[in-house]
Amino acid sequence: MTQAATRRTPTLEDVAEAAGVSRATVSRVVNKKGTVDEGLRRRVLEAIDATGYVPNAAARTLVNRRTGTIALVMSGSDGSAAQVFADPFFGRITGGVVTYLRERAMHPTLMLADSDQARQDALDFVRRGNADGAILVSTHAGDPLPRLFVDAGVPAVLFARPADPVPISFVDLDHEAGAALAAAHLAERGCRRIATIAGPADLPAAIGRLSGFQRAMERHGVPYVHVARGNFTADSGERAMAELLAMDPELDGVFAANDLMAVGALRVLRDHGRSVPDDVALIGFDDSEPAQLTRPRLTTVYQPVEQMSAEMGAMLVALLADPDTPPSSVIFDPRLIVRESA
Amino acid sequence: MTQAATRRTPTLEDVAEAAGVSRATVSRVVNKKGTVDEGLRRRVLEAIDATGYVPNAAARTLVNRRTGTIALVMSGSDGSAAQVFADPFFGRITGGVVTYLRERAMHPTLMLADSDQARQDALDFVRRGNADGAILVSTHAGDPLPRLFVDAGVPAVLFARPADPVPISFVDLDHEAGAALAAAHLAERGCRRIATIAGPADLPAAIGRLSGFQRAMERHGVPYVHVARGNFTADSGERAMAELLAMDPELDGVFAANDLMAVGALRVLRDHGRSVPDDVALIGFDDSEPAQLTRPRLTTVYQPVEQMSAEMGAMLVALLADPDTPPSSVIFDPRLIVRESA
DNA sequence: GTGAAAGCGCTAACAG
DNA sequence: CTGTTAGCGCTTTCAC
Repeated sequence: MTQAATRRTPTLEDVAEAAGVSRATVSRVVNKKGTVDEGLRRRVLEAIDATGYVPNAAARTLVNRRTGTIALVMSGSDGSAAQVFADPFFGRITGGVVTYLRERAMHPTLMLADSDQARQDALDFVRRGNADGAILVSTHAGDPLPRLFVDAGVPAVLFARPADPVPISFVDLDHEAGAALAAAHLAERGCRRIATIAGPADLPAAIGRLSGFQRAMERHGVPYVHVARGNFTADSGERAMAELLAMDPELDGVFAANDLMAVGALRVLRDHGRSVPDDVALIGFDDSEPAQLTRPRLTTVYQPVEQMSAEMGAMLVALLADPDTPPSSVIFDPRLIVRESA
Repeated sequence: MTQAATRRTPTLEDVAEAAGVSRATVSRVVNKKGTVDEGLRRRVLEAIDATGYVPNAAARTLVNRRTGTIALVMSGSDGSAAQVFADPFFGRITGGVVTYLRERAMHPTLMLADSDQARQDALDFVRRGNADGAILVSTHAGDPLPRLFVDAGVPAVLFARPADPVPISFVDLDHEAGAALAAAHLAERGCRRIATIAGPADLPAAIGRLSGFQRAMERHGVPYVHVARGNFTADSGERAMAELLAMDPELDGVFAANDLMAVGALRVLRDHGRSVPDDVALIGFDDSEPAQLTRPRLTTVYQPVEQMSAEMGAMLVALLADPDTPPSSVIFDPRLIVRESA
């Protein structure tokens, strides 16, 4: 407990001296490696306590080639920092990643890749050994990020299947299945005049949700559904819903490709005097925070983001342990959360 | 461009050899420090390119005592990881911090301090030199985190004034002023039967908003306002609003201490047949995402979280540059965002 | 079981 | 302007 002179932060050397042993021995007890006589061990522990010793991470990393840090790279379309972090998705992924990593004494460093420069910075960050590997969250199409990391031979895993094929491990949701869940629920309610608010046409997730919905509706005897596009924001959901209402004022069922757009749709539905779910049944996707904030609460397709994030962590850890691990993918099953809107 | 043998990642030494100069010279051109003959500089640059050299962060840190990383510690009440990250606040702070740091080639490592163990881990992370300092986001009362860091002599700054006095720099909002803005707006609209949904009684921010609101209403000739407590969640806002309505069914103005509670209040107001803002005017606090998702959109008190985060970054950078910088605080001014709910 | 010694890759005086 | 020389603090064979 006695503090050593406050001069300089104590090193292994100091502890060794205080305990009357060699640096190697101190290292062994600190890292619980090898075998050390119990008596000595005790003496060393006391010396550590007395000196207030704390291992130096940089020195350790220099020899171990491990930092215990991984880069969590959020890939935003060029420019928008605020946008990325405002997305409720971001929080869920982050939470999942942190929760998984912390149990392994690892930590994520947050990086935003929203420009060529930023992408390069993120890559260099890992290459310089600031992090052992990277978790890439790429939600927009044609993102050069995955390719960049793979080509550089940097250990990385991905959230969401890449738009262009890249040999990298990733997790994703079975978007078709999720959309099919929504379709089945709508059909079951007896909805026959169906519309959907789709996401960006170049985003694999949006594509899957749209095609999955159309196909499933077909199976349920509804060969045609009205389609309007949004960009996953509430405002775009409003616009799309207005379009849809114009196309067919008698609509009785709507599937939005994410919750935020569903929230927007809900607003214009109400403004147009439609009661939800009585006149029009509405289903969202994601089960994000906003879904529970609306009135009626949103029936929506749950995406196990936290689990998916943990799986990414596991994939990366495996890749770090054996760099030759071949790429793999894990596709998660969605679940329909029935609340009030459908 | 030619890749060196893929054996081992190239070091300064390799570059020096390839360029026919000493390590020191290479170091100088890499770090743009000192002066190097233009001819040599060019040769070195070519060698770097040829070898594919990337500086090793650990080695650098070992001598520089700087990592370029700061710990962004989110302090949650014990247990709830998901909760913390789901809060829209988290995203805004993170965005602000990332934006500020990245321009200085710095990066935040995310840590969750929701238990004694986790707090200790966060502290050790910085003490081991994994990070140069810490930004502490402490939103709950009696949080031991600030004290812990200060006592350990670790450079740290804080979001929100600590409940118990601790010598540490922090940013905060002028909560009283924000509440006064809301009060003035309500008074101006002619509201006379006023209520407020307050936050946790032990949280400085909540205390300030409540007392500020009460005092301001008094000045506007309304000596008494009904008070119900929530815990900053939408559900608690619902409960509180129900209580308030029971206390005084003729209410015509409500101030909620945050947007989430306002969202909850909005729901029960609607359920009880009150039209907002015509029957009851409602004002929230924070101007978070949900405020814009409701219908009517929430009139709310804007908190410049991104700026506040940047200021924390600046405070920490200053502290890192000169550890003797005395603690300081910067209190930001709120702004009333008038939308539709009041 | 324990110590001595050789680095890990880089920076920073200090000479030249 | 450039090279030489010490380390930064730790881990890890390899002897003893």
